[in-house]
Amino acid sequence: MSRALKKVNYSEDEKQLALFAKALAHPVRVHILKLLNSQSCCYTGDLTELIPLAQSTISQHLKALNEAGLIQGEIMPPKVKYCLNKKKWTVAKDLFADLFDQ
Amino acid sequence: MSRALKKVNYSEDEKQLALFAKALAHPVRVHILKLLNSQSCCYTGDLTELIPLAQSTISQHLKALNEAGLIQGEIMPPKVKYCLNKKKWTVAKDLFADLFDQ
DNA sequence: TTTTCTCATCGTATATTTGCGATAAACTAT
DNA sequence: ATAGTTTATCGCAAATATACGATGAGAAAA
Repeated sequence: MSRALKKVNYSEDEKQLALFAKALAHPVRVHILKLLNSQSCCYTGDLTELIPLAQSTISQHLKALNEAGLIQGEIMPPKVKYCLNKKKWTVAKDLFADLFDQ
Repeated sequence: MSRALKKVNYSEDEKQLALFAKALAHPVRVHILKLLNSQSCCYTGDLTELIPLAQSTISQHLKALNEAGLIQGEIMPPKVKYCLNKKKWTVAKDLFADLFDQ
């Protein structure tokens, strides 16, 4: 209960990095990102064929990646095309690289 | 319940990266790693002075980082000195760099 | 209009994470 | 032995994450 009262102040970078890390904290999301990175873009339908999880589950993972800003969806009725968000991708890359620097 | 039955096979790299990411998925753990990275090593006591969280909570976060292999503790009675695990640190660095390549 | 296709969201069950205080464990020093 | 110091673990409560099937929303095609 004191948990909600505990407001520790971290830097913006630390918070952003933690959010990116959280998005990467499940193998299937890493897998999806690798797929998107290798073949530019993807439809959800393609993913449900490649990954043995329920369509709703994959949609949830895509939502998580989207909310973290790592991917973005483009509506192409009746499908939705997902691509990496190159800008955020670079931000994430730099944050992780900074962390691991020496 | 079918959740436990669903055993999707991811690559070792994907699983390892997800585990590292999970360890980085909380701002306080990112913060701790930055501290350890900047000042070589740290005692838990130092951290409890720098971070406004209960000692038990910090100990739990250290345990998480330790189990992910990112840090290692050296017993120096009555204290424990924590340092980065350089080897694993490099592994993690490379995995993240690979993911974000191009 | 109705059907079909694709994807998102809802509702639910279970597991995991996060925080705390209290207590245990390990070692020193008295 | 006893007391003090430091860190780890336990037990709890609340929040989040993960999976599923069922259902909803939106556009295209019949």
